Amino acid sequence: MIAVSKQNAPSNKNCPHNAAINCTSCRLSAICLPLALAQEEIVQLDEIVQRGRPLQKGQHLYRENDTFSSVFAVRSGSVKAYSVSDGGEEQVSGFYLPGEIIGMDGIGHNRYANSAVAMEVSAICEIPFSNIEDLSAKLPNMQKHFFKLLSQEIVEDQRHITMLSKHTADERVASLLVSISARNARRNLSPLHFRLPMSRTDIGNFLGLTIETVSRVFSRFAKQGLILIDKKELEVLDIDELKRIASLGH
Amino acid sequence: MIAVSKQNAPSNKNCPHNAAINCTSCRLSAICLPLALAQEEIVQLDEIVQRGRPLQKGQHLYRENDTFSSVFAVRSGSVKAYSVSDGGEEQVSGFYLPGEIIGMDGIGHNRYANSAVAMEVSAICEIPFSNIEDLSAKLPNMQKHFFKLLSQEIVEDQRHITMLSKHTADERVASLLVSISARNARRNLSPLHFRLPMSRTDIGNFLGLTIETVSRVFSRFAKQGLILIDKKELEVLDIDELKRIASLGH
DNA sequence: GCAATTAGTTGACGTAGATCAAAAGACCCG
DNA sequence: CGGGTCTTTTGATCTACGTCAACTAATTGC
Repeated sequence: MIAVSKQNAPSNKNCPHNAAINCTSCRLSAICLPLALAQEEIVQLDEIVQRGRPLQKGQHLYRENDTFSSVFAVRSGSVKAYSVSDGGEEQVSGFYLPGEIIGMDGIGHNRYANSAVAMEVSAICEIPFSNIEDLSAKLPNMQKHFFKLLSQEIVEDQRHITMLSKHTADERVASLLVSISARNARRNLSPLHFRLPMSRTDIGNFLGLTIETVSRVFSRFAKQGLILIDKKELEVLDIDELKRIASLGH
Repeated sequence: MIAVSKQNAPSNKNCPHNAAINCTSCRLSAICLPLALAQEEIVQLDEIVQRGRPLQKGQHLYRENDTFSSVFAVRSGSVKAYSVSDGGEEQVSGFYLPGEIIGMDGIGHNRYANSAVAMEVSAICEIPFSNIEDLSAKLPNMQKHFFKLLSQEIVEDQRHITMLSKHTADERVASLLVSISARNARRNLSPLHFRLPMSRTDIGNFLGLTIETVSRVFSRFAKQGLILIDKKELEVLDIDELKRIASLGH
């Protein structure tokens, strides 16, 4: 992820929530840092990144309408972003895994448009946005990186719009599984055997489906030999077929 | 909108497609420029903005996968953004009215993620992105403005996700009408009487509905005395009820 | 100015997924 | 370890919207 704080606290390199003490040594930097950033630029970024204590499951990183101040990088664990509409309905807008940046929806109106909550014990890097702005004015690569990050989130959201607008329940679920698989692969974790950090309720909410439909699709995929699923533990048996389903035209 | 070119071509102030020759005098500047930008900063922006000849209906501004180079401000007319998935299915991702910026999805991967096509004769300002980057490094307000623009598009897309995921056909259509009404009001046009620039097909595609459903909802709204609709000409009779429907919890 | 094409409306019917319901595991806590 | 709560699964039924079809009214082109 972007980085961890400068503090020279004793760090246990074997603990996943404390695996690095700066961006340079963070094994996620390839994901969350611009490839283009030079070593000395990363050091400057390190200066502004703050690392807090790990969040427990259910703890919030920020809440909808809180005054915007920072964006956050997930270092370990996983985070869910959601918003609540007038009618009290919850909409899950995204899941964030290690190396991914959350909170950029707050820039536009100086308030977070979503709440962000840890789905499990998670370590988070906080990057005050005012510092990003200052640094971006000095380092063209940094500015470019954040423009790109924001733009990529737009493209991601638009893909999700297409998913909700044009795809069946099977296609949506397959697409989510393929996405998580690919994001795990990027972190050098197994793309075929992993634990889903989110509940069926969250999956359904994210995909615009009911929990019952999600459950039925999982059962069907299992029966077809595409996956093995035991509660949140997932083994992908036929990733190609899942990809095929995910990209179906409807 | 952002601006028009420096060229001192004779401009007919009464022609809607040629209403201004620079950002300073453009009557859309309040919408498309950062309020925070100082007069002299606007002048610098003027320098980089290019104005081409008006696009005819059906002409493309750019196409999906074209190399990204510029973002565009709609000065008059209206533009539709859409992408085509593997299966050849089209997804309309947005409608852009005067004062609005299009093309920012291209920043992330240096290729446009959508195609953009004029829905009617439209005047467009082109702003090369490399110039925006240079200017943003010099003018903090400019950088802030573009970060905000990108972030606002994220929030907008997420609202759309909620719409598709949680709202009925009536709620979606009401929501679109309220949105267009509000955007017209911002341009000092009538919020209650306007022409829909897009076809029923585009509306349905954007809202994740079939053309038949859109047509039926319009008919129902008309029968309920909420709107008067004749082809693309729309009169809103009960905006409050439309807003109520649009914000329903489902 | 009149076929030909395209856009929109309306109706009858079908279906994917929602809703309702019940039961079986997990998981928590005293 | 045993009762309560929460999550997940599975089945039966319902419904909003899609699909198919027929018609009308614009718009285009010759």
